[in-house]
Amino acid sequence: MRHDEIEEMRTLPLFVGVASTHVESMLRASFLQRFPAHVELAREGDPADFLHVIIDGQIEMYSAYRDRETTISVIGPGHSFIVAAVILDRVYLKSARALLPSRVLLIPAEAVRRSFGEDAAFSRALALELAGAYRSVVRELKNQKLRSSLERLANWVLTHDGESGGTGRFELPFDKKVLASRLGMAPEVLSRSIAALIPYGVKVSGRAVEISDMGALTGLAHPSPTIDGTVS
Amino acid sequence: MRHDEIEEMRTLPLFVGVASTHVESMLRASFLQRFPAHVELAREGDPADFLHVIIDGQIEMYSAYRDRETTISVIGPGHSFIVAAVILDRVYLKSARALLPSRVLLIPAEAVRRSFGEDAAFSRALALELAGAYRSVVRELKNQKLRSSLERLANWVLTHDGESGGTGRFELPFDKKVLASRLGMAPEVLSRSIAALIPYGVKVSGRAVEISDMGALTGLAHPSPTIDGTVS
DNA sequence: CGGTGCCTTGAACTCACTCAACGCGCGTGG
DNA sequence: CCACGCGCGTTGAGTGAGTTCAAGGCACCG
Repeated sequence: MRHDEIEEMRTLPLFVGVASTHVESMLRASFLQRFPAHVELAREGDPADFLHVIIDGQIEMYSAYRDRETTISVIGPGHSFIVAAVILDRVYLKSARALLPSRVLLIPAEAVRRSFGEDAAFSRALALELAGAYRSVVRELKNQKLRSSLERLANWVLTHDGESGGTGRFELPFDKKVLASRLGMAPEVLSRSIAALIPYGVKVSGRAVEISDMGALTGLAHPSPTIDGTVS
Repeated sequence: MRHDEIEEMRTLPLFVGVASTHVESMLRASFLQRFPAHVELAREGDPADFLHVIIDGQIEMYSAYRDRETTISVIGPGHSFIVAAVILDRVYLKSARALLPSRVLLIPAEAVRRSFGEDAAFSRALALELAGAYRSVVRELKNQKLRSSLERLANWVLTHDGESGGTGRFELPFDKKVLASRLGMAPEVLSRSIAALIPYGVKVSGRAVEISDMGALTGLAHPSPTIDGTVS
């Protein structure tokens, strides 16, 4: 890594309050790597070699079983992944692939565990990160077990609109195929579910989404603070 | 709490390596409470007042949405719950009820957060606890999204047998109704799925389960280390 | 112009849910 | 001691949500 890059990485939320010697030692051992789209960054079942932090781009976390595959989450700049596997020194539970060309900071697991053991601020930061991640997955599990696919879509539209300014207009951040998998349904079902939202004032053409009747959509979606809550 | 009880609590895995002054201050503020069966200990949406540690008994973590309800997990002695909500100072995402008469240690959230901020060993213990919990939920999410209900049951039988000694015989740890909800299916579906396991050498009568053809069952279940792995 | 990939649409099918009835074991009260 | 009610589980039948397979439309890109 170049000097200016190291300086850039220092400001990562993961590192706030952490002794600069520890930040330094982790960053010195790290790589800032570029990945083209469609490339696999990590494979489930492999030992956790690196803590990954997305600098820019977009990464899909997914998992396969038999001949099936599902996406667990899609994450962007600022997010780190496989924290849990790294500090427990276990194998990855998910695979990761780049959906867009991405820059990712790779911090060797060994260095992370050392700092985790020596620096209280860092272990606290990781604990908070993990607590937030834990709650996100719990929400997602409830989303899957308690809602129909139409409800999941309606709520996704609602929260995604909220996250992108609440203007009632936004662009899908990735392909519909990926969205379908993220929401836990076949692509065909997503198509039909999108069509089923028309009576509720949601128009989707290409990647453009437009909500014209927020009340009707909310009535269908029944958003819940303990499932959709935007703040961890 | 009585003196001998405090001594008993000191040895909790959550407290290993933690400065005894901090353990002391948390325990002094805590309650060791008994709950009869069927009683609700926490309700989702409420602010996190206490970190709960099960001393003995059995607690069901569940969640409701609209007119539906699902159980997230069933946990026993030694396990703590709602760690994440406590250290983030947020609301509970799940409700908890006692399935059996239970004793639970209630540590005030405020005291936990103070020790978390001051004691490095404690924050590390919590981070590791959270990392393990995170991985469990990720496994469960994959279990739900990637497997059919028959596969989920087959794998549950397999791992539960493994956890209870791998003898091929064990007792269901709770009602079938709860198991069905835990596995994400209606009670009727569990009944039929149990019947569907007979050709694979699984006999269930009442709460007694007997596996006579481990190979056949394993062939059906296709257990995967990244879903069923018993060590976090 | 003719691919190729993404999405949509249609139709058949499957898995799981719902509703309803029934059996069974158990505890309660007559 | 028996009758009854109740909770739990099973079984059956009908329905519905979601999957799968197949074909077709459409935009983008050579």
